[in-house]
Amino acid sequence: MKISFYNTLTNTTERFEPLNKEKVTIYGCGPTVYDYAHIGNFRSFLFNDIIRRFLEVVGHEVHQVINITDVGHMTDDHLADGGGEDKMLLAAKKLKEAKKSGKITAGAVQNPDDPYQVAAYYTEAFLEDARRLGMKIADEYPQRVLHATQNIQAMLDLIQKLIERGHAYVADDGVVYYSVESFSSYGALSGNTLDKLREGSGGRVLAEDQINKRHPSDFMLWKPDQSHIMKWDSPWGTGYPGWHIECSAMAMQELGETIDIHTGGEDLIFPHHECEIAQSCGATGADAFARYWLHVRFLLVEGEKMSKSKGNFYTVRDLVEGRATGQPVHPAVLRFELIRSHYRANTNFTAKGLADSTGNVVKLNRFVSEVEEAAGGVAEDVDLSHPILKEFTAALADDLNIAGALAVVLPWTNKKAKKPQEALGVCRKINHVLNVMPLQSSLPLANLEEMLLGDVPEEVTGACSAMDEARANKDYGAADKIREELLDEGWQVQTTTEGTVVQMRLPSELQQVLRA
RNA sequence: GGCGCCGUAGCCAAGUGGCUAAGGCAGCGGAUUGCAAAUCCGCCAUCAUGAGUUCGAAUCUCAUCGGCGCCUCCA
Repeated sequence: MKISFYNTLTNTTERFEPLNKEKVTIYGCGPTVYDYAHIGNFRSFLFNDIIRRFLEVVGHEVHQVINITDVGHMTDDHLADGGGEDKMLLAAKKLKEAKKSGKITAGAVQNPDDPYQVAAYYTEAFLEDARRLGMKIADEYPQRVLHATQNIQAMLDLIQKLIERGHAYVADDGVVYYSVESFSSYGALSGNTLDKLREGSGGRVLAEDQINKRHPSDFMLWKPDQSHIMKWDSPWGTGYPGWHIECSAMAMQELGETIDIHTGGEDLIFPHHECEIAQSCGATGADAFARYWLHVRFLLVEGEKMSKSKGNFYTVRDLVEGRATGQPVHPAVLRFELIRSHYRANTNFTAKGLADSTGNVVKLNRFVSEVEEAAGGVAEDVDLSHPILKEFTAALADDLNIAGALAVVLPWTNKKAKKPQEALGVCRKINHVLNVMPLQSSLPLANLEEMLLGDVPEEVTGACSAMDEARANKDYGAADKIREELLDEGWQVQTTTEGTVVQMRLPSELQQVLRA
């Protein structure tokens, strides 16, 4: 199968050929654990999950690794003096407040002053959200999900190598910097070559921050700092590692000097990934660190960039637990909403989109359960030559064209399957990638339809009976009045031969959008 | 100022030189229904603008307008 990806390194869509056909290596930049990850973060993480699942379905074995940044970097780490506040201290402060106000359970973090406990708390939260959304890697933890703080030695070794090879130096202030001038292809990924950086810095690089560096773009590898809340011994003094070094160190340690695919949000192209390349290739002398660099564009919320000040900063738990829209959003719906559009286009997270996704996910799940029943639960073993799977995988093989892939699946599920056992086999394969029909998770999840229905209050079942009675008496005026009332409350009402039933109830925010 | 991405129907979103421009939501018409809902059948775009290349372009080139990202912590 011909697979192609848009490679940021070359700005072209390239044919994908793994280095080793037996095992494709993927590294994804994971979360920082100073706070809950938001749905924009998860769009990026889910993208990594989809690539992996797709490659598996077309027959590759995949070795996927992500990192967890739990080193307490400074808010202004980019400055030479590593100024600003320690992110881990900020997180601790916030956790204490949350504990006081009862937002988190008191036992969750015993001592918020212990940075490792803070990190552990948010790591657990991340993993829980990831499992809810059906991310495979979360179930492999602690394998393949690497903590920066547990791999300091690998970073020290890498820094040592960089110094030996003349790519790094110890400055007058004792900080170890990477010398960008020592790496001739610096800027190849982002286009920010050194000459352009110098011209285009727009006066934002302050001279006093640069005083100890040989070049303004030199970045920190190790900072000796006794006062830092998390610190480790090193040949360059007790301190902490720079932001970029962990990914280079852990990716190479786990996956080898050159990996196949590296993913992350578009904002990581520069400086993070540019620096990773400089560090990794500088240390190994290899031509490439990652052969394919794939970057996900940002998620907007109702057309705006997500930010805490705008109040449109959503976490998975806010949505799933109903705090964002007034009623719980099923994880399968959220997963679908976050994966349904192309990774290289801005996607707009909206209430309307959630409603659309709800409809689609319900539809897919109904289809699968009908097929399952008709097939007696027996799935035929189908291969990718099946017309639906052929088109489905062909769309995904074309730079992960998920919208195109869905356009194959959705119309197919409109018709009753002629050969249920074969269809079930097809569904299983499709679901290996989509994982929404149903969503398979190691966490217990609410049944989608039951959740949409919620607990039907007695008034509502009573109203249904009253409506049946009115209809039996041909008092249609009264029956219609009851129906109107139920519809107003957001219930979808259906009259069947067995009587009136309510079918589902969308979150109130979605109802408003749909009525508008 | 530099480096990139993008602009397809009311909304979301495929299509990357050539049959009648996918699919979903909404809408409309029909079947069905006491009326609805659900379901089923059918309908619904000349592709931001302008110029060019070509036998032929939404697809390539240039320009213009508009949106977005990065260049500073950020998925």
